[in-house]
Amino acid sequence: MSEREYLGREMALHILKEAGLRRTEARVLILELMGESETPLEARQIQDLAAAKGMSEGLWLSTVYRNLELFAEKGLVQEVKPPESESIFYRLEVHGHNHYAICENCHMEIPLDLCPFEEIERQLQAADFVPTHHRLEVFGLCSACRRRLNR
Amino acid sequence: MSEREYLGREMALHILKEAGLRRTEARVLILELMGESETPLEARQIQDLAAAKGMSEGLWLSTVYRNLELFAEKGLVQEVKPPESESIFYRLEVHGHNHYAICENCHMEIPLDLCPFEEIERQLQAADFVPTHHRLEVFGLCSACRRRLNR
DNA sequence: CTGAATGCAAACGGTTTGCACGCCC
DNA sequence: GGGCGTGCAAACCGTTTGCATTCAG
Repeated sequence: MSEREYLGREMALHILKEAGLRRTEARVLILELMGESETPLEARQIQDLAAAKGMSEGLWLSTVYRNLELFAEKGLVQEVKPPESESIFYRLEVHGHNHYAICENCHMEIPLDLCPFEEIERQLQAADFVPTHHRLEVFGLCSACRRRLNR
Repeated sequence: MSEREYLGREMALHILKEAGLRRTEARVLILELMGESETPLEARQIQDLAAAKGMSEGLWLSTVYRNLELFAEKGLVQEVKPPESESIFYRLEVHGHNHYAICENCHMEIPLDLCPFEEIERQLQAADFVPTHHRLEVFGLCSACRRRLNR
């Protein structure tokens, strides 16, 4: 169980202000929902959660996608593309930590301490390769899901 | 420039036999084309290459997808999902090396020597997490593309 | 007030699926 | 000969785009 920092409305507003983005209802809500989630979320899940949470009129998928894209550009959010799913999941980028083990069933994440990136950077310098993103992802089953699925 | 082992027709036939798969024209061709490629390929590229190479009637996309999926199941091929592209790329799994820097422009790959996985496995054991896949991918621009694109 | 964000619908594009014919073993 | 693989077309589904309206600053 990792400590998860819930991110309330005022924090969401703050983040948006920091990023120089307009503070609309949709954006605040998306950030709040992501902040409350234990796992990365797909656009569709965000829409469902929004409906459940009381955004009376709901949240349009196109709005969710447009904002996730925007957030990703600003570095507020990261994409995850699990091998077994077509769709793209998004996680809040809270502390610049890109290294996780991700449960294929429930998508829970275990952060990994190790960052081998300095070493790799040295190797790439030799090849004159300029890195923009990197990711280290381990997929598998967490202990709860293994029990649940009997494997 | 890494040594790339071309994989000829007879080798492709051998691989299929090993995997217990029927040796059809389509499968042999797909493996050959992947073996000749410097980069991971999308289904569409495989189709185009097949047409260019003389598969007179061409190769249907559905056939390519069905076989890539099959190859992936058998562990002959791995998926790559680059952050900037919708589509799935596939690389031949030749020597069990999952760690690359991948050029976002030309998709050339630089294999990375470092495999931090033993260390990670230790961390995950403590969390009772059973890994099935892992990947370490660095995206960026190779030196040729940087020159070509003037960046 | 003005441009940016959203609601909504329609398009898009990569991938999947269903079915009949043809080929591998 | 029997069943798996392929050609082909049509569906699928996550995501993107266009446009009119609404809202934040």
